[in-house]
Amino acid sequence: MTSTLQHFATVNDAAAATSKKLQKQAILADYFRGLPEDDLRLAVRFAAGRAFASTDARVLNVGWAVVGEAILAILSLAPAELRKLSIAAGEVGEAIAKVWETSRTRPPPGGDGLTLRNVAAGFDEIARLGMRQNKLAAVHDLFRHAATGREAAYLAKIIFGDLRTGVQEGVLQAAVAAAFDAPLAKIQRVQLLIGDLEEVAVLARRQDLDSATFTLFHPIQFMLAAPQETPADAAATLAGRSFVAEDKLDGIRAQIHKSGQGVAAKVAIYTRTLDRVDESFPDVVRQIETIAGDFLLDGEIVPYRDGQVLPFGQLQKRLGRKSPPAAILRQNPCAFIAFDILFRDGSLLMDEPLAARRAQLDALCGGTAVPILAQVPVVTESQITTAFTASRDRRNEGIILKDSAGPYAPGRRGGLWFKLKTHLPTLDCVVTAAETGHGKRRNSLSDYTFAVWNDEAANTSEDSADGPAPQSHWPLELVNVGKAYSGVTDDEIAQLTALFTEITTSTDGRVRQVRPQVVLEIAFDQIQRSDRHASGFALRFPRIKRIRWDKRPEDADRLSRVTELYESISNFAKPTSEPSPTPAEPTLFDGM
DNA sequence: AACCGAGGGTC
DNA sequence: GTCGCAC
DNA sequence: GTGCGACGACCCTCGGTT
Repeated sequence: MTSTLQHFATVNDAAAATSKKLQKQAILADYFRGLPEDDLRLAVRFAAGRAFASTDARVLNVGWAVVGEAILAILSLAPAELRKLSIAAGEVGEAIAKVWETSRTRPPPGGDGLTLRNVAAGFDEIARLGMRQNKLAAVHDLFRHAATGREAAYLAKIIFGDLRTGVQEGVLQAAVAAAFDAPLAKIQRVQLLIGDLEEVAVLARRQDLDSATFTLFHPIQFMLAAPQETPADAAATLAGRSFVAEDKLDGIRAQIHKSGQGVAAKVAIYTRTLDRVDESFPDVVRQIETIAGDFLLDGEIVPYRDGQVLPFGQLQKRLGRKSPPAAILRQNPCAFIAFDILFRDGSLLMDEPLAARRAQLDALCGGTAVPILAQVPVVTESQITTAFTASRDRRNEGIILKDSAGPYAPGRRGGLWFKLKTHLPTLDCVVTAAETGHGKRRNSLSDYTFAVWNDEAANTSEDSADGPAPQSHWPLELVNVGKAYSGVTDDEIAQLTALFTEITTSTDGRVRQVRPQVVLEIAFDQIQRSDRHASGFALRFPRIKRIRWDKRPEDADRLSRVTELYESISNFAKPTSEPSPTPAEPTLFDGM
């Protein structure tokens, strides 16, 4: 008996219906337990919202345009109608589910709906075909076989990679463990070794989890750091235990696997989402190939020239490039800075304490083309503060604190590693526009565009002297500097939604212009020059610190203050003005 | 040939 | 990356 | 502590339009 998409949909609907994780797990576990191997693979894969296994590099490469067209060819529905339904439902899948059986122009061929295998075969086809028309035909073919609204909904959800069932990796692992009576820790361990949860599920079903062994070129989840607000908080968290501090580099986290020598050398670079990016970084591949042996390193790829780490912006031109032209490679050189080693010449080192891994790293990379990030021991608040300010003075993002006795805990955030970032002062901004959200925010105005007063245009236009800026006078113009949603509670969103609805001056699609009235205190990490907003600046990681009900719009900040913050020492996003006069920082790297 | 928007990845 | 919410 | 969902700016690629 093969498993149907309808059954899959029913189970996932049940999981979505409860907010309790244990219940979600139990529902999925029951389902998984009843499936044969092939369907089990697909069920785990689709429940994770993936069309393909995580170690499968293929992608569907279809989006709203193609899926929408395919759906409109099946339903007697106007495009505008579909759009409206999607906004109301927060998602295409749920939008079409409601009208699927009543609006379709002809019944599904065969009438029995789809099996999981049909779906997988359809995805193979979509990925294989080039050209929009061909992909459209394959998508259409899949949807027209969907007999029920729930089937169609889940097809769309999987294609868009988002089931919205509140089930992600964590819940799935627990469900697999429960389904086949395996300890959760064992499931997690095996997934770490072999990569794909669907294969782990198959091994668990065969009661054969012990057969899994680590092999290179299967990326491992990254160990993450939990945020700390201040050195004092961090010191309290460490509670006298002995940690080491490293500079937090502003690049991209990278895991590098390497085997073989010379022409047989093989290098793979994985990012935090476990995607391969070797093609974008040929210079890093060459750098790694100079090191002998088989190994797995963890570290950061940074823009790098003459021993100096450059601002993150330099790196962005490299990201996503399939084959960077020579000019880009020359203008934006990159390098890998190592800070951990997880595997070396047949030995898995993840369970060794950091200090031992560090010794292995020194032995492998010391004195080579791969720099090793320096560590300093820290216990007290003042030691942490010293490390932090030293990092900031080197124009780095802050520090990472690591338990030197701790193992490498893949995917974990708490307990062993902490991060402390530099931050700039906050800005008080005036909201100029509000936007409706998506998904669970579909009924709120949850996204706010905000501005500061432009006191600079006034000055330059009517003042020729370059002495201190004269007192600016009203009316000043508001210029947008950014957008933010995060930082406000559900209650505050409800309150703001009501208010912005009242003071809307015009509406364009999901965006409403609003009368300048509400002042938000905005926190952020960095300021960049940008032409996205009228101010000429954009904020990195903007978040709403609080709503300043006590402030009037006139009390908000001026553009000149934004410019000042942009120029300030903590704003390391600013391009380096000079080809730095100081040579390589002596304390940033070890072993060179 | 130049431009634009969607999609997908980095932080 | 950020944050709030639910567990 | 942990997992999840809803969001920011930036930059790339790709396909369709002008």
